[in-house]
Amino acid sequence: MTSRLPVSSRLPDLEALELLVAVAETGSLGQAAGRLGISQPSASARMRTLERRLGVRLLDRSTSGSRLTAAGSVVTDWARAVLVQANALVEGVAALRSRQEDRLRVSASLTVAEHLVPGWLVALREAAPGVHVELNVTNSTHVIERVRADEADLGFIEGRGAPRDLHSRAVGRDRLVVVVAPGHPWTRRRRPLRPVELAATPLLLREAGSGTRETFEAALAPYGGPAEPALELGATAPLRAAAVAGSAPAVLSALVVADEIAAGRLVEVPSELRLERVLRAVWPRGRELPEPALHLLRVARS
Amino acid sequence: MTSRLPVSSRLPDLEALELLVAVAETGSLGQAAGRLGISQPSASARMRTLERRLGVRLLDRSTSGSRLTAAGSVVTDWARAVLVQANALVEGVAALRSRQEDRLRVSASLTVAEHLVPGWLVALREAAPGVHVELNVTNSTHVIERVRADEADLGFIEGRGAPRDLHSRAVGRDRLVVVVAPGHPWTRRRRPLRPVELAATPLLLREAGSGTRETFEAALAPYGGPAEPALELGATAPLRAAAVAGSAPAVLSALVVADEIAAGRLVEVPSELRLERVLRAVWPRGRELPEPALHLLRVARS
DNA sequence: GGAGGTCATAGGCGAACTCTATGACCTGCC
DNA sequence: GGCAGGTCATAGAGTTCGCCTATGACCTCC
Repeated sequence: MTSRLPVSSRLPDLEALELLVAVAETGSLGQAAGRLGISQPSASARMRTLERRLGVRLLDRSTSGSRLTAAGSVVTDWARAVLVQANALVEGVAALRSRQEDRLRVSASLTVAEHLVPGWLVALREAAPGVHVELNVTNSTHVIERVRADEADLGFIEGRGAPRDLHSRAVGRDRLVVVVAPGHPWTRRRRPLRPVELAATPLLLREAGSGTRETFEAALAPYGGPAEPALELGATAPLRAAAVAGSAPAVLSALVVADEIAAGRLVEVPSELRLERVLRAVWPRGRELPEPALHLLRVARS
Repeated sequence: MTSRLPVSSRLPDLEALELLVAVAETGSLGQAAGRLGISQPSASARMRTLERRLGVRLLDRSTSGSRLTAAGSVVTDWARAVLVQANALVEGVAALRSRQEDRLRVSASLTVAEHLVPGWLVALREAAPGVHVELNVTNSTHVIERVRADEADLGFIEGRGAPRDLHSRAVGRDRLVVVVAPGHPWTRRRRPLRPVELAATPLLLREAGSGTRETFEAALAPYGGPAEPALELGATAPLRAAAVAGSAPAVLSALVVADEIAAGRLVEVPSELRLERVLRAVWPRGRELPEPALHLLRVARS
């Protein structure tokens, strides 16, 4: 979806971008090379191929150092944005893989794991490099079970009041939106969807037990609950894909469909139903939260 | 800064991530390979090395296709986030390089160009693939000059009312924040900075003529204007670097320092001064905005 | 004028990737 | 039951690409 047409041929490689940022910050190809652990000629060649591939001069090389051109400066900032995401991915993967001692076991709902956890991990690495996070991803119901069963030190859930037997604290909020493919009749509506309309329409929904689903059901309960779903899936990506393909209207987190909406592949349908939900951290009562967990919680709340 | 410790060794390559997304969407290695224009064995090998490099199994391969594992599903969404940024970079670079016929000449201030324009370009490519954007990046003052001189069809500026002789429309807002390095005395303050304190302190500032600088000066004018800057630079990146290094407090766009604040490399100091500013599109009066420009404006406002 | 910094070039080596060709396996249809 | 069409994996060959070391040219500052 993200890559309808392969950008392949002109896709820069991440290490080149990392090098560019290093050059920008050190002011010298040689020093940047040192920082990445490669030789100066390699760095020189790499920057040259990057420039050739992008078709833009990025550096003013002089015998007393290298400075960014105006274009280079802008590109460097874009490169930073790419690297932020790439680092988040790497941290996230490390957490998925981790089977460490000295570990912090985190269980997070899908939405939280996909959109917030990676950023937290990057920040946590800066703030407390010693902490190794072991990340488990499921739905909100299961997150709570794991925290209760002491299979996780800290959980992150969506869309429900925290259970009484657990501590909890809000760490953010999210909004559910109704989206349809561009051609759908709902895109031509003049007035917001009424809840009864929504309740009567077969929709694309996440599976029962997911935070997204529960929030939605709770909101529609006064209007006769949602109709039988048109399709029910355990992950957001295929759901989103089905919505883009025009199968039916979908109800998804705003976080999840932000890109698609921006790109015009999905259209948000205004609705009278207020579908905000709070994202919360949860942990066991009666016992102090371990030190690493406190760190993560602090990061998540900021 | 973004890459204090080189992630190099385990940094995946973007084409592998693109392949992962393609596999997720097609459900088959072979089809995914076709989409990227490589052979099926190459795709197979690439996915294998990606899995090996990340240390996580991403695919359940079967003789009837390949499905994502639970971990793979999450990683794929993270990969999408990386690719969104990478695409934005590629589009932005294309715009910087462009010397096309059938072009739309855009001039944007640094903050807007760095943080908003790339996303708009990606969306624009989906909505109106025929439009070729030629991007010029300067400060707000110069943007206005270029629009007046008909060197740009559309301009984007920050932090000032639009000049009378141009049309304008708000496309977003930004906030200026005061940031210091973690050790700075201001991090231990109990009460927000008063404007007179800020006005009396030498700061790290953008150059005169930049939107950031003008907003700040206007806000401090009633209090005797800002003191002589500690350092004055024409780009945000080195300014940010200087702030991280602890040279002096800096005043920068919240967009620009969001990552550093999240990672604990900079600390925001609460201030009584309200430093919001509006980001606006501007274009010449008396003449219809050309069709491609309307497209971009529509994208930018959504 | 030397010392220490910058970057570029040349040559050789090695690894990594690609492709084509093939085989094994499953599913579904006839 | 067996064939057709899809899946993925393996093998081997060729080539490209990128790396490193060694060197040279140049600038700046002392």
